[in-house]
Amino acid sequence: MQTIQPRIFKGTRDFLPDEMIHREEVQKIMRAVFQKYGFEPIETPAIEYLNVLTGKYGEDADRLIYRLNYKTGTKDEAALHYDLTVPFSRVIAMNRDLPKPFKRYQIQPVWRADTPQPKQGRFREFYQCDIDAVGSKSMLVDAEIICIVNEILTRLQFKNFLIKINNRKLLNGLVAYVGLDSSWTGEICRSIDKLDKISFEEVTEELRTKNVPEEAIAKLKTVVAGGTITLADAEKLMAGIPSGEEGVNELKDLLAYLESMNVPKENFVFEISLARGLDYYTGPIFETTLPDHPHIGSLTGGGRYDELIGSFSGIDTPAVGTSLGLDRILAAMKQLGMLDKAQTRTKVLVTSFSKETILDSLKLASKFRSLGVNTEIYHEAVKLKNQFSYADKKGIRFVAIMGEDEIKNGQVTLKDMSKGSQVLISTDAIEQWISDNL
RNA sequence: GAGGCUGUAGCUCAGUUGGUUAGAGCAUCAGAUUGUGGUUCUGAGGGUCGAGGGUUCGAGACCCUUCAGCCUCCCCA
Repeated sequence: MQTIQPRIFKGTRDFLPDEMIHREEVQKIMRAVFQKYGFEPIETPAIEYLNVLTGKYGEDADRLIYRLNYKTGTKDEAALHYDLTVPFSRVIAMNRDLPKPFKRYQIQPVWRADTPQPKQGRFREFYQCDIDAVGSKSMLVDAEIICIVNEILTRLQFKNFLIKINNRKLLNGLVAYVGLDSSWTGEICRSIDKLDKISFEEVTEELRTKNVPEEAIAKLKTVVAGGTITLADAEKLMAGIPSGEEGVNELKDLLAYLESMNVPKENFVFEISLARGLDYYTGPIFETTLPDHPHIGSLTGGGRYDELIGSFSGIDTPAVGTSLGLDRILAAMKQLGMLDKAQTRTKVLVTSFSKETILDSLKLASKFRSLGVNTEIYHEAVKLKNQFSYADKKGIRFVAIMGEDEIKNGQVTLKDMSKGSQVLISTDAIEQWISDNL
């Protein structure tokens, strides 16, 4: 038979149990917090019509959409979804009778035809965990989303994370302030977004290559070069610029709400240089990074997109949401040593000796399971050594030995693999043993 | 899209100016130990040296082409 070289598609990964157990744990915490705030689960197809996806993310991002070779060139051309926000917006536009406000969570893989960089947590297939709320322009919603991000990262035991907050309207105001028209917004934002990594001098070089006028660069420097300007500073600068004033007022509400919701002050900050790439954002934008580990990339990112749903339905429908990057979060937790070695959830392995004793082994396993203990039975009556070795490699803590001697006396031997000790108890005492040991 | 690095056993890698039958550790399997793992000891299996071509008496090594992977930048989760 011809063998095929086993290989895995670039930028994708297999998740083996030691990793999958942690992925499930993180998702479990996310779901619990989402539900605590009243978000409901939905799921959408991996495949969407291409024209549903294009034109929402911006030119660069559109090129990263995975197109399928299906009815190419027609309106039925198909693609894998690039994120969960745009498909969700389509769902809202198609289900207009949903009670508003509508709040949903959605945990699914997304695909991007990107150059993978695993070390930075960058893949072609990765999981996004999204929450979005539709139907309100109140900053209360934006604050709630950020509050949830804070709660999840805190429950996951992240110590030093920072949720950076800005507003697209304020960025528009900033471009007006430095004397440029709105067509410059994209270029200016992309450049100043890099200020957390490179110096203003380097940003200046970049702006010059983009032919940004020197007066505008000089004026920009007075605002962003010193690093952090406060929201109060921004308010003064934006006086008389409508878009900027609106952005500042929204952020004032938002930050006040966050404080009232007891989000620790050290966990979030206003940062005027935060831009974010996706085109559909219209109001507040936010993103979480680990200041101690800048190479990992953002753990979460989101914002308000009041016009995206309307682009499908024609009906003005405000919305705000965020995406938590499951793979980024796990990459960070791994690099920070926050994950223990877990290969199984099995607590007890029941041994097999022979065809004669196997029925008693089965009964014993059933008893453990009926008492809520995750239990495996070894399927082959091979040497005990091999069965112990299996328990050891998998990290199963207890081995229950049910041999001829034990059966004869109505007993079972229970060995604690972590200590090397074992006890011989009556099968009637199993329930007590479980409450003492598990 | 731009630049750099690396391809040798399942994994991580060594392999001298080009020279006999290409090695090690880990992992796997067997035995020491027929009812007891993780330690130790002994042994075994496992390779078209990424692929194709070239130079040479002789190529894992040198040259050309090509493919794949990794890293950095850009951008993002």
